[in-house]
Amino acid sequence: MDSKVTISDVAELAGVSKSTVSRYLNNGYISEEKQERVRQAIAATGFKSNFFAKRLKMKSSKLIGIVIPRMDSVAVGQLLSGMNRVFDPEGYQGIMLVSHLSMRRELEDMQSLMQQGVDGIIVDSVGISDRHVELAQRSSLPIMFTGQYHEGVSCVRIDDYKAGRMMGAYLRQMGHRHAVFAGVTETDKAVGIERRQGFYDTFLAGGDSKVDFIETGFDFLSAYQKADEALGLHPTVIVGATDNIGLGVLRYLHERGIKVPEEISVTGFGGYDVGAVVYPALTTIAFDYELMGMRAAQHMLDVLHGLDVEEELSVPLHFIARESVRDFTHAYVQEPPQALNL
Amino acid sequence: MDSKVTISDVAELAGVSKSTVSRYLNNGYISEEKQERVRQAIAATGFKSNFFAKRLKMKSSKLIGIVIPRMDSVAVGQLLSGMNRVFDPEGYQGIMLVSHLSMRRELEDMQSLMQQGVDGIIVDSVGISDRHVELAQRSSLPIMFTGQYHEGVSCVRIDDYKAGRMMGAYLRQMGHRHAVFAGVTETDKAVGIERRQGFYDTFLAGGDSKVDFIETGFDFLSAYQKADEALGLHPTVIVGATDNIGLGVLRYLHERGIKVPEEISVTGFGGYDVGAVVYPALTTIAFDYELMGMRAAQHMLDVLHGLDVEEELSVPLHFIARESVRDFTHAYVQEPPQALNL
DNA sequence: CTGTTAGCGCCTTCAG
DNA sequence: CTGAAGGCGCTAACAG
Repeated sequence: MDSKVTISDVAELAGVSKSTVSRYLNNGYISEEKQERVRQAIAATGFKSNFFAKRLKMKSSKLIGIVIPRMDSVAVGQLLSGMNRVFDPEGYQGIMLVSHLSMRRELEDMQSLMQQGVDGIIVDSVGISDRHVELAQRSSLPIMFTGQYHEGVSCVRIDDYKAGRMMGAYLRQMGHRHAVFAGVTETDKAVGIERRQGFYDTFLAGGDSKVDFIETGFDFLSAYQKADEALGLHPTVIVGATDNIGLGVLRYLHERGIKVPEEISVTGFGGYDVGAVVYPALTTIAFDYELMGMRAAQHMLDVLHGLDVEEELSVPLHFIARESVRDFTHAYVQEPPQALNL
Repeated sequence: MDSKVTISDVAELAGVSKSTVSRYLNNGYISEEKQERVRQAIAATGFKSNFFAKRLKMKSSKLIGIVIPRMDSVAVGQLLSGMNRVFDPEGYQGIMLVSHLSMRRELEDMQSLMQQGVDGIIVDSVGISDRHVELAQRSSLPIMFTGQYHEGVSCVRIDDYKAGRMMGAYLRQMGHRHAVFAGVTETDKAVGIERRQGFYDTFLAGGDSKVDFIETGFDFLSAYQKADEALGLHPTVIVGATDNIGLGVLRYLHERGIKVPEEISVTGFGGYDVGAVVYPALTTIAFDYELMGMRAAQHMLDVLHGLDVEEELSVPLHFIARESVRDFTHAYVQEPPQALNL
């Protein structure tokens, strides 16, 4: 089963011309009879059409370049899963490059993909810079971004600012007035800036409250290590910028024997399933990354098919109130653990 | 910056022949002077060599096909991350297809990849069937498998049987004599059969112990739902076939107010980080999926470079004793929670 | 409906 | 060291 069988071999064996075989492979327009002869010849030779030769002629490669910041993230996994869900039935395939959270690599990856003859590129960006915009606008092929937002380019966004606002409003409403926001650096615009700003804007709105900030990484180990520092500020609630951060904090509090939410409350962002299995289950705002992936992919397909589409899409947010936040507006009663709430 | 600039445009602008430009792009053999002219022409035109045209001529595509069972799994993420870590610096790229845990799709994906002109294929298989072996052996390009093991094909395996044995031995040694093994169906040979068999073989070795089996899915929701049934069997320990299963059980026990490990013990397999942040932290056996990915990728590269390599590789197991198992061999003392143990 | 004729963009002998 | 010529495998007009 060498891959040396070409369309000519098949043609010869079937006693027809190359074009006829080609027609058989693509559109119809062949007599039943020859169709059968070609079918047999193909079966006999084990012919496989050469992908590269085909793509050289045709405009479309059915390949979508995807650049992601890292591989080992639940969010990225879900995102890719969503994309795959819509690309796959349409016969499109993703070819992916990892930027390792580096903006420079991200740009390089985009360029590399452009040379690679993909039909379009989706970038799950860590931050859309002017270079990104320039590249996207100058490029002849469709490029879109997920996760982050920037004027002038197509993106499917999560409204991180709004998510921050939701959490701020909820916590205020529960009677909290002093929070520690445990977040990541500002290089991640969506998480580091918008999510945080949204939180500040509503939580601080009354003029009677206060937020302290502590910087951590994205993993829960680093959050775990910073938890003590956060605790030293004596807030009523520690707001993790991601679920992992909330989880790391929760673990630390457990080790210190500090009861959540009785003594202190904790929240996260993301809606990871694991937030539901820890105790207390983590109150969070869920992002539907899978849906985001589907939207991005569908949008890409629409553009490729020449449909008119809007530039900016956004996916809904789901607030998930679980057990990790204390309600100060009522006398506190120890509630029994609720059932699993994914 | 249209992608219409070809090698001829560059040649014309530089006042040389196409071949000279081609030489510039590949091996050397050009005078300093022309080299410079070509360089400038390329910069001026923004020329990008056409991937498909190039691959049509050359034998290697620098593309490795990767088929995975699903996208949204931590293990798969780590595996891919490991592969990427070795492929990337060598200029290789992965193009991946998802089988959605279906063996039929897995086979289809492999064939599809073969037509696609990839240099090699790595399959993170759900189970290596005779069809797999046949395909692999008949194929002209290197194919290797991860996660599962089968004679006659290259694989990087995790010794699931041994992992099962380790857990069985540990639990026996801790004085447990009645376990419930909460596992998945036998369609996943590694997890569903080998891991379980290994456990049975050592745990049951003394003739004085007993194991009951309960079937669950891979997600912790389904484990959570089956936990009650497991509990009804009154074991001293529930052994989850994966960490997710252990986690789901842990959550259920928490809701019922049943203390772990005081009243019952729980374990998992996999070594997911989240197992360390729940309380009690989950005792487990860690598989280094990232290393497995690296090994597989390196092996693939070696084969591609014509090096002699062994057919079968395996990655080490790490036993992680944490807090979720009770030691019956000593009088039980409530231990304070330990520090985070990843 | 089908064979013939041209390339797609690049690499690679082969003479110079 | 360099240009000309041929072809990788396939598709797409073009005449029949």
